[in-house]
Amino acid sequence: MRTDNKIEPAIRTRHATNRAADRILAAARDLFYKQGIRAIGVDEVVRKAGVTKPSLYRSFSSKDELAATYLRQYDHDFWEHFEESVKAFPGDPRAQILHFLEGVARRSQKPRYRGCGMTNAAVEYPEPDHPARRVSEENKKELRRRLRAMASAMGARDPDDLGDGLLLLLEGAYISAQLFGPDGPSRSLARNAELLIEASLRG
Amino acid sequence: MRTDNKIEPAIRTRHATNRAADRILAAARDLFYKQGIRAIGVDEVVRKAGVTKPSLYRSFSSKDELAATYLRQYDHDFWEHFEESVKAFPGDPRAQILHFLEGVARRSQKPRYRGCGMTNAAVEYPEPDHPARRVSEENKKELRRRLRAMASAMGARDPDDLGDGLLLLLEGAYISAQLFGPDGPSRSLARNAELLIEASLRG
DNA sequence: TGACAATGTTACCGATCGGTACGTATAGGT
DNA sequence: ACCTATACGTACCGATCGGTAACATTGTCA
Repeated sequence: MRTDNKIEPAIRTRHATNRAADRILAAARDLFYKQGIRAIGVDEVVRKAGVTKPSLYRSFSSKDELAATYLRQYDHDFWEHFEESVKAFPGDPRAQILHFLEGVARRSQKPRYRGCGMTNAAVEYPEPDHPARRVSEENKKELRRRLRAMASAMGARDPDDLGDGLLLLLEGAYISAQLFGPDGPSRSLARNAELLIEASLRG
Repeated sequence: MRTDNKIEPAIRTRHATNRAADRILAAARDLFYKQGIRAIGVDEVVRKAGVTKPSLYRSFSSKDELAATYLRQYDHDFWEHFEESVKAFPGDPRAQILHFLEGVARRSQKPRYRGCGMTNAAVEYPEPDHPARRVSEENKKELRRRLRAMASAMGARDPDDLGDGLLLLLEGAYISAQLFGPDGPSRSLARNAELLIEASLRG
């Protein structure tokens, strides 16, 4: 396997055995998300994956690249999830975003919830050129773009302000969930978003 | 800049006791805030402080305790700053919180801004019993209490929801500032808070 | 069966991690 | 001048960090 890693769901023509790389990525995903990237060493990743260190470095050029791959997968899953809410309410951006935020709020009630892996990674790696941070920043820029577009489609007086406001609430919910646990402010995410949307529409 | 004690025939009274500890704490404060606690080793702290490692461990029992002390100082400065906004508009909680949020938004425009040291530390240390996280959680709990109380004093329909909404916006601004830089969503923090407050008041 | 690629095994690297034993230098009080 | 207390520095600790070299083993397909 190459050291150039994309999110490539085992379409390997010959062998379907990406087993080692997949197990490593699955282990990294769990450990990195729950405990943080810096807190987890590569030894712990390979131990949990049931493989050895050379196997990791055959599939990933470095720990940083493994972290970036973990985030690329996170990005993929995030948008998949986001699109579900979009498709659930065609042509109704207000219902779309509210449905999505309700989902985040619901999930943030789970006891082991640790917020957004992207956001957390950006906090862990402030250096602008770190591969993990690059993925995270790209994801957030696209999210901002989408939210502003949805705010515009809702007919907001100032779409950029509303889109940014919704993003602030969302990011706040991600962080608050891991700070306060199940009974934190994230519970009222959708309610506050609804109020903010109402107050931002024309008329 | 070199602050060698040979060149400087300073008053090495027993105030020198605090000097090493103060220099260490000042160095730790700067490094921990800008680069993260896990990213900075104790060697780097003492090097920046111009002291040696044993000096650190004479004043702080461990790196974790140094981090907790850094956050306790952060907590003190935070509330000092918060109280300034409160005192600037006596009896007007709406103006108080808006003034505070405007200050956060203004500061978040500065290029090296890295959000809230408390929030960042909580992301870096998910373990509930870590000394740094304990300080952070306590600070956030008190902040939530204050915001809810202010929302109540404003006459909000549902004070807890509004207080939590303002907290979501604030935490979102902390995070967004370091994710997006000066032109990020944090710019619209006060505007969105104002809208949310308006929409949350009775009548 | 033979070729080949993926994976495992073992041992190792230099650097850095947080932390400390122990001797030295300097102060103030007498 | 001397004593004592204490701040400070030198040198070091074992553990762990991310990462690698060299070779053995396995499974799959031609």
